[in-house]
Amino acid sequence: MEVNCLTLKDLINPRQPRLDFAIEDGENAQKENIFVDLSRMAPKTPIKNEPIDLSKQKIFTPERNPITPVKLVDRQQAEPWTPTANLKMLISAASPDIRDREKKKGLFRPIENKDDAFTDSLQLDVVGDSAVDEFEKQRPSRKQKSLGLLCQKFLARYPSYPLSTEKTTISLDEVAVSLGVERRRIYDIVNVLESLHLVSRVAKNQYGWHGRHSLPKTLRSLQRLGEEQKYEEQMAHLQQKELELMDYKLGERKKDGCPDSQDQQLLDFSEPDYPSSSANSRKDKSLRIMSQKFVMLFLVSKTKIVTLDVAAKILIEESQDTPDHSKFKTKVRRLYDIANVLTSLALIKKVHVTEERGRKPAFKWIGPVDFSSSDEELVDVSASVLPELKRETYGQIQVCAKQRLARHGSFNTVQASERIQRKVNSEPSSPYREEQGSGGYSLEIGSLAAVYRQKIEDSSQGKAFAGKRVMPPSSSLDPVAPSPTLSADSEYRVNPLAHQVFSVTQTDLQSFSMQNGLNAQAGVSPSSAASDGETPKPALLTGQPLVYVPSTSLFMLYGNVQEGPSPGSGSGSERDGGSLEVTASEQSPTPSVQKRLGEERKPQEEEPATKRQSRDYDDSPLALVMPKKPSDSTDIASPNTLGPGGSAPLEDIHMESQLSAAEQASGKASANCCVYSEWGNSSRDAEVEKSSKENESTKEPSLLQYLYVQSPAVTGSSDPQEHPTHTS
DNA sequence: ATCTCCCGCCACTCC
DNA sequence: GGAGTGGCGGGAGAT
Repeated sequence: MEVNCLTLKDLINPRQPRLDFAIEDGENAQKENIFVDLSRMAPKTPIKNEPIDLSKQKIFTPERNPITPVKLVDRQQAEPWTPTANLKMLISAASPDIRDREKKKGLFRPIENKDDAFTDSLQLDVVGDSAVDEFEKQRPSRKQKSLGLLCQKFLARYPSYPLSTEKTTISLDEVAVSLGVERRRIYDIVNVLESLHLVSRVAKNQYGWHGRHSLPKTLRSLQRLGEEQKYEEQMAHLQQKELELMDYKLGERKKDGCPDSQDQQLLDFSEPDYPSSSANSRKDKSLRIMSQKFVMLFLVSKTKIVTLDVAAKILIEESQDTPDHSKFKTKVRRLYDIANVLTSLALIKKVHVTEERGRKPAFKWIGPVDFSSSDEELVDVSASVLPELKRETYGQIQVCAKQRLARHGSFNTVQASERIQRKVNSEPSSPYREEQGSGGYSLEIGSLAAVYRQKIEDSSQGKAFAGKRVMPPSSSLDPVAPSPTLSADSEYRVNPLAHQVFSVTQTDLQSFSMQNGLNAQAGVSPSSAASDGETPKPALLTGQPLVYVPSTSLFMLYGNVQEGPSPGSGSGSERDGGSLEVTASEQSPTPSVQKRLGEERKPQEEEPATKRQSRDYDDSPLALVMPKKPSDSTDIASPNTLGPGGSAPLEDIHMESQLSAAEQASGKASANCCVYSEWGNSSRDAEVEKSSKENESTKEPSLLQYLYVQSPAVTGSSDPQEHPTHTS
């Protein structure tokens, strides 16, 4: 809701409180979480200790614009007084257990809200129904309590790019109090942040805040590690399996149970290898490691889209865990936790991949891709960052992966490596499109026939992403671009077969970019490249969810997934990856996105309704994905390729270049938007901007790949503005 | 019904 | 033995 408004506003006003927007959008789109405005909190430098203040802030302060009211209420509500609460109480009367629970809750709340909450709540009761309603409204929904929001709040407290001189220490207790949550939750956040080196543990209850300065390095390191581990291959493998299964099913044989076999294979692979060095201490399972691995999957993925199930399977394998279903579930839960934090960091966004079977939750990397540029310390970072991973993963995992791959005819590690190299060499610019896609992926996928379609539905956000990606500059426009980051939901529909292809292709693409950059810098692991190998080009097409439209406007494609292949879309791509459909429904909050999406996006993420709409669009008519044009590809490629060269500067440059390129390519119409936001912090615009830029830069490439064009016919929902906006 | 994921128990570590 | 950490999964809100 607000988002929409915001978006528009944003377009108009570059910076508004993107905080709110961003967050909300994101949340809305993606999850429930609402996000908090970083901005308000952001300013806070180090930490604050005032629990009280915090509580107040939450409630009263401007911190959370959107939330504010709600939160206040929530806490206040403290359930007890709301109708619901009453029911609970009644129930609890009957059940001691429940009663206890309630008590506990009450205790907690106070912490958050403090006593005030109670009093308030009481007052509210007195007030009457209206009060109740308010409470209910405000009642802190789960979203409000979400880890993502919490993380945003957390991040808002610290500068994204703190001065080297200033060192901020974080007191877990203080933070927990100030944010009104249990310390346990803070650990969840800190562990993920630590995995990216945004923070480091200094002492008990003490963490040091580093900010995003080293993020590029860390990502680079992770990328390399991921390549070494051949996560691409693993993902492709899993996808193939899935596809195969699907095929069977389609064919008629359904194997629901089948999965096991597949899974087992994976597991098997992993297990043997993993004697694991390090013990299996808790650390091995740590959220920290999972987080890094999860990030690696994105960095290695061509499409940059990772489904939770695939990620969970890979992680399980590595951990040697047995294929247990329960473990899978647990892993997925953890991944959600990690994803929430990463989302608040604006590194990923939630999307959905729709396979023939159904939709699968997935996340798309929207963070920097070219960080490769900053070569410098790749090694260092990795070392520092992932010592554990390195040890474990490297050795073990790699081995496993290789073995696994080896087992599967489809994967040839060697080839992969070669491929990769090739890609690197050749790919830089045009590659993607080359049809190879079909051929290339065929390698692995080959068998699969398929066509995968991905549909991207971004609810609003998804769109935003696309937009963002596509349109680089615009994003910048949006100051906050907040929403985009968080919000987007998109769906990618993929055919199983396509999937495989995808994986390959996507990876290729990414690998490309990455490799290019990376390779230049550091040796890229062949493995990653390997997967890509030839495919890359096609991959791009296929992989990309969105189609890029040459210049001019975007086309809306209707038709669904199947259509994907539709002629219109890029020829080659279709095959490969099958066409992807992107629904453009992006929830994206960002204006730019909207622009692009224009019609599609109309709905704004904010409201479910809008989302729904978007989805609908997606579902039904979606924009088809068009194969990228060479030009675009080049654009895209360029960024990636460019990567190597400049690191930081690159970003800016990229952005611009991309923008220009994008504009050229897309014409403006499609423009994506861009920018987005930063991660979450609202407070420092500058920082945010930077981050956004980074993101954009990274994103851009990808974006470029996908362009959505909306047909004029489409709605024109609010878009009009959009077009002009960024593109111009 | 499924997807998300909050919540907090409780095991493990460390001091 | 207590405090700090954080794995884990039940179960409930959101879709």
